[in-house]
Amino acid sequence: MGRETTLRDIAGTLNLSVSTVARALADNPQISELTKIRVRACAAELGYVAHSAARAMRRGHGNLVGLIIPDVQNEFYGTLAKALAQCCDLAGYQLLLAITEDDSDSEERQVRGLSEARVAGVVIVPSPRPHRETLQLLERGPWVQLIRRVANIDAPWFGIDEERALETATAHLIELGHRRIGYVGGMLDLSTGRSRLRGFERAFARAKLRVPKKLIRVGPPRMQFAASAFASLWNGPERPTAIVTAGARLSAGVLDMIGRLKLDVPGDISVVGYGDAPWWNSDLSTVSLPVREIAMACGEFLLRRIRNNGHDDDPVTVRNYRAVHTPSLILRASTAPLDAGKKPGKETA
Amino acid sequence: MGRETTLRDIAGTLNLSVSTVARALADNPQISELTKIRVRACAAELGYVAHSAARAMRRGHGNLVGLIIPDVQNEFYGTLAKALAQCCDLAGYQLLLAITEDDSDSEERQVRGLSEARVAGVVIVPSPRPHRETLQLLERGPWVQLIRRVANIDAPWFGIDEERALETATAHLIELGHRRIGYVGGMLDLSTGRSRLRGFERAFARAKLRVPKKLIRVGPPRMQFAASAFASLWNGPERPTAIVTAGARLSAGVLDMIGRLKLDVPGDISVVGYGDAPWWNSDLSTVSLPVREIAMACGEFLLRRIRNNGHDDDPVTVRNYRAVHTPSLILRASTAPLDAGKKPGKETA
DNA sequence: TTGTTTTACGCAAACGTTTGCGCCACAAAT
DNA sequence: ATTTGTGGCGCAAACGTTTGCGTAAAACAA
Repeated sequence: MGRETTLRDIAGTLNLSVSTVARALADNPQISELTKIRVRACAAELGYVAHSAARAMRRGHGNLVGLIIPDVQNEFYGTLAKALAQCCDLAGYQLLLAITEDDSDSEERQVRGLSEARVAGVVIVPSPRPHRETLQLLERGPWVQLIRRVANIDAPWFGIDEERALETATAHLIELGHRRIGYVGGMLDLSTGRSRLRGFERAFARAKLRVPKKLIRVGPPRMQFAASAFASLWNGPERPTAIVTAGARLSAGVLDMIGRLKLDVPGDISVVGYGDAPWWNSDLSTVSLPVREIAMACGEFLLRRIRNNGHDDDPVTVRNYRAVHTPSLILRASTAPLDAGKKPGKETA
Repeated sequence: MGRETTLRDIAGTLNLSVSTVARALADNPQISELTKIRVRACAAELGYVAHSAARAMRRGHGNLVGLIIPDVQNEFYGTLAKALAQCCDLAGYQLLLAITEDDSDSEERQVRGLSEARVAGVVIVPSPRPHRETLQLLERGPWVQLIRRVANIDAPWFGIDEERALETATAHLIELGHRRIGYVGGMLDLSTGRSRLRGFERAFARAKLRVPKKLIRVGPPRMQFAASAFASLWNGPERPTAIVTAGARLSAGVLDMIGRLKLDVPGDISVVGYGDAPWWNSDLSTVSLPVREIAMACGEFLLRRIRNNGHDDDPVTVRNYRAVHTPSLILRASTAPLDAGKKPGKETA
């Protein structure tokens, strides 16, 4: 394998100068049509491929965009990644992917890496507690927070009104007459975890009811936790008549345990889920999240800022930008009024 | 925002030459310890961040690795992406992600983009029929095929013995006495789709049985297709007693339809799935795929080739490298012998 | 003292582009 | 026959690093 073809090689072959070749390929009007054709032909002939790093250095900015997420294996973040990749592709940018595993140290390494790559901008789903240095590095260019957001930081944020979402879900159950409503949700060190639980609690407050604190279970967003959490609720002293799950995987875990316990939904228990998943075509009533839409909006916002290159319309407005998407409750067949829940034939515990 | 800090700025501040600063930061032994300390301090002070594009240009190679997959939203590819991202991270490389949607034109654009970014290597899950130019571009650097592979192309491949996997699954059902076994699988324009169906057929051939061609359904890898395919099988003239699904989402679709039809597994029908999914903790017997392991092996292989920089141990061996992982059948509770399948009364133990 | 090695640093070229400026030739206007 | 205009192209600098080579001063051996 010989060296790579450069502009010089083309110039040499055609007895032209490097600058003329560059301009020809850029379709610069001050180059004659004939020359452009010859240059293009020669470039194709020699298999010329532009060197974007060199171009980026000369121009002072590249075409890379960084995406930092906790875990692309998770279908939720996978959806975000895909949407952003398409955004970037449309705008001629490329996506540099970084995984943090929700570890602040890893996060910092990743952010540093992206800074060194001179990304034009960054979309990040921040870890629970990012380092101060991490934020400083992010400030080197335009960046946008997605889904989660860092406390006390002024930077644009695209997210979901999680509090409202869970309030809606819970209120629906309350309206159906349920009072002993269980909650299975994510840990509270994440802003999302806190918001969701607040929504759950607010629904009770609005209805002037006391929050069934004994029926609240928070833990890692994994099926296994949800399954055992539900089992402990079901076998506990105050058996719930309905349950709210605050995450797709948690919903799956709860439903799995419900299946293992041979319970009937909604006969024995009503369930409202949170989020969507392509793998449950089933009858779960759920709060549907416009994940893709949020990601697209986020990507377009960032790309617009990149193109504006610093001189935004109004810096203050931009820094405080908040795009809050409100999810909608989709009712299927997993909830029923409390009274109708009494199983007609069989026994109740 | 002022200009970015460069080596020159540090050199200027400390009255040193640019080269000395560069060497100091690279921990070059020919620089005194005192100077190194001063340089490092000054770099931190000024917020210096290395410019990897410039470095890459000078050194002739960067630290980017390209990953091209059909759809990162799919949890299967998400798993691949995560494993490779971690591989790269460990080796000091960064991952450039490209999504093709299985479209050859998009694929070519992506590959061209990666070439322009001068990626050190590429991992690709090829589209069904890549363009010739796409392959030429890939040849500019080391590349590895993952999962799928392009026909008649000599390039390393990391994949799964899909044929054997489905043969094992099918053979298991045959041993249990099943004969009318349905097959729900992916389309045949993908090499994986063809292999899986061959495995299904080979199991019958080995058992000297005729293949139940009427019970074969192939289509897009989506839940909805699988659900309707199963329904058509169940309501067809030759109702199957067992079924093999050739994909995670297809398994989900079949199970969903089984649930809607209120069928009992394995009482009414035995099911063997293909692949794993974090969202089925259930009792599905399945052929388990070491997805993460394959991806890691693939990544490490590529990175080793990158480090060898062309002069591999043996070029021919490398070009023909095939890493075939054989998945294992995991038996749970979704299969039963044909006779025992006859429902013994109501069976509500 | 002189000669030799070692230590620590500076000079400058090179990587592949892009782009402001200048130059030459040829055509049109005076 | 001069000026003016203009279309088409080349020169060279710059982007931020890395690295081979050169060279002073300091340390050592004679």
